[in-house]
Amino acid sequence: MNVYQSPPTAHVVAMLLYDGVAASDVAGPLECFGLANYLSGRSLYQICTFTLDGAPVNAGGAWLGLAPNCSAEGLPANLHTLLVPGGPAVFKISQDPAFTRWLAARANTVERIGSICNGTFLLAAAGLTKGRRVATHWVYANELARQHPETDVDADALFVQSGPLWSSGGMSAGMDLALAIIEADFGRTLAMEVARMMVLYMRRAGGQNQFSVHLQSQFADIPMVERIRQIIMDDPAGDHRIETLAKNLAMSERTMLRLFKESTGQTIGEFVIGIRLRTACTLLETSYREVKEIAILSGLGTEANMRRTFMSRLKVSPTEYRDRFRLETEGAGLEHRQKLGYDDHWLHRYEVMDFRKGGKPASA
DNA sequence: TACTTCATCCGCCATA
DNA sequence: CTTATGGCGGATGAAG
Repeated sequence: MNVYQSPPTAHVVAMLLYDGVAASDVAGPLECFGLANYLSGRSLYQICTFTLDGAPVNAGGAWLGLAPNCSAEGLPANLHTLLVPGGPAVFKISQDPAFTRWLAARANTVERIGSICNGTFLLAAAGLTKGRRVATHWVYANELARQHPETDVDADALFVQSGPLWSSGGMSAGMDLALAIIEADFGRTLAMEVARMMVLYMRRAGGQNQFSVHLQSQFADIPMVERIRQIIMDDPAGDHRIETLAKNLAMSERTMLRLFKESTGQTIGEFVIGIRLRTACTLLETSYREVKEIAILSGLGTEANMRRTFMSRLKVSPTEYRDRFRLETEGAGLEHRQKLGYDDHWLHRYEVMDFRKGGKPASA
């Protein structure tokens, strides 16, 4: 099969697939490269996916099959960038000597190697991260540092470049990594165009609204509406009354309101509450802080107000929300998961997503 | 729960 | 004349 029909100037980018890979780690970054081609109208990147033996695999919990373009032997000699995604199966695969040996050898023959999320564990297992600074999903940062003391783990970074080695944080940070690579290869303008397309897409999907610092700075000088969004997302608990917002942006309230509504279909007030609500949800899920404290931190102000907002928007009280989350993640399913050999954190993540999507409606 | 107070936001219209 | 701006006032609904 001939996957590589672009001009010889194009960078060949290959994404490794394996059974139990995280689908978004694979698709997100590749979409970025694909958009770079599309938006530039040129074949800047030749994109391909491969498995070691060329056979199809299942992603994540086996609800999505992935068919690679080729096997490891089928990869072109001029492979430029090798990408290694994460997934629930990472910890199993990193024990496989055949795999790590292959990875260590192949890494020597490429210009650039990148990892997404806990895919960094695979690079580490192949001995590629020794003496280098790397990023990984924040959940795994400590574990990575423990297993590989000679690797410098940055728990906060969205992505880190250390020579030819690029690594990125959790899932969506893989797209930030791809954007950074595009920027390094073909300039900031193109990377920004790709980012804008991706942002639109992510917003529509209603996914998490966490934008990287990287992106924020790039958008800062584009449209007024983006700036308003970022001011609010930077500090959900800040003073974002119309009056102060308008004053800070040096424009009239009326125009600011109208502009925002016209281009987003949402009023500024709605947007502020939406961000605060999401902030509160995240804090409930990821911390043991008291509801009262979370109310303050999220910008919802008081416990009563937070409760009111939760009831009207989510049909669940803050404590109920937290209880359900804990139940789903610490409940009886644990033994079952361990039997399957999956890492807890991964199922934890999947269940968070299931919960948000499915969320049985509350009874009053 | 009922009540007061206040921010939001949109239609309307004058203005640039 | 068209278009974008922005001030005003009141309906609405949220906060306390």
